[in-house]
Amino acid sequence: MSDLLARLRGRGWRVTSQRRVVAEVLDGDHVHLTADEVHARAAQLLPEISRATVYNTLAELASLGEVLEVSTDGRAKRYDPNAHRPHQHLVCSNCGTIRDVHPTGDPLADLPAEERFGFTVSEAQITYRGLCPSCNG
Amino acid sequence: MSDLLARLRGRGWRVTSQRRVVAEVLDGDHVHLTADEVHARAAQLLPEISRATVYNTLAELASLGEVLEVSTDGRAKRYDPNAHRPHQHLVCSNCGTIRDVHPTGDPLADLPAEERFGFTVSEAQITYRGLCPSCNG
DNA sequence: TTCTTGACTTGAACTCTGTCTATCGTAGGA
DNA sequence: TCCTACGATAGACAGAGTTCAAGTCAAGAA
Repeated sequence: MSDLLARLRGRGWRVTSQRRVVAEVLDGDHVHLTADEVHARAAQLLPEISRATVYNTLAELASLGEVLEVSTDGRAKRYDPNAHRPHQHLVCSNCGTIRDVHPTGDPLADLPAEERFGFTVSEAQITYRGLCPSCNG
Repeated sequence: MSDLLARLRGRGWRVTSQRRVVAEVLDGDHVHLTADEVHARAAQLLPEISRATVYNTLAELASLGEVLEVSTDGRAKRYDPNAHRPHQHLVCSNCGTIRDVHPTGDPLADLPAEERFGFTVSEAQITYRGLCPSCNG
């Protein structure tokens, strides 16, 4: 995410300390934080940052395609900074741990025309579920 | 769902008018109602039915495998009565319409061992996204 | 450098979705 | 018909997210 702020500035974004901190918190592989977790970590760097700003910033980053919104359970959305390399998710049914995975093949090709109901299909999200090594003991 | 109540009675369920109404509302193909929508429709048939009862009944039906919980967006869960035939979902990115679809191939086979991180993977859920005919105009 | 302005942030109230609990009602067996 | 344990109810509560009015400040202009 290091050049993220430069990209955002290029898109006309005003670069504020709040946005810098949110971008900083969302960095790394296999990072899938909820908005509240992002807020908690951001508040360690910038104590007065508000929840509304975190929500706004995350929604803006998502609509710009800089982070992915992932909702693997019915609970809080999670935010995935690994948006520039296509991937799917593997979730532990017990503890909720999430890993980024890269299946082979093209899932879009597996949906025959007669199963498309006239839709223009552009994307396929796959969630694999199972037990992680710790929960499988 | 016509024989659903018979199956539930066989499992020791007490058959009440509330449960009958919830089962009646959840009938048909491509039905994906939220709990509140189920409650609204049930209340037309049985005005005094409470929200808690609808939530309880839906959760019980889901844990018995009689309906599927589907969460395609971060919003309310939807309940899919088509639980006895494996299928995936196709969602309109604009209006949220959901269709049941049946892709070819086996997505589980597309996840190589080195991408499984030691998980015991048991299931793959696919959400196809695109624009439905009405929204594609 | 200082000014200006509209984009950004804040915090509190609010909505939406779902859960819990104490109390009341009733399906179905004796 | 009567009993009673299971189910239904209303309303309070909780978690996640949104809205809004008012205040603040990044960055271009002078």
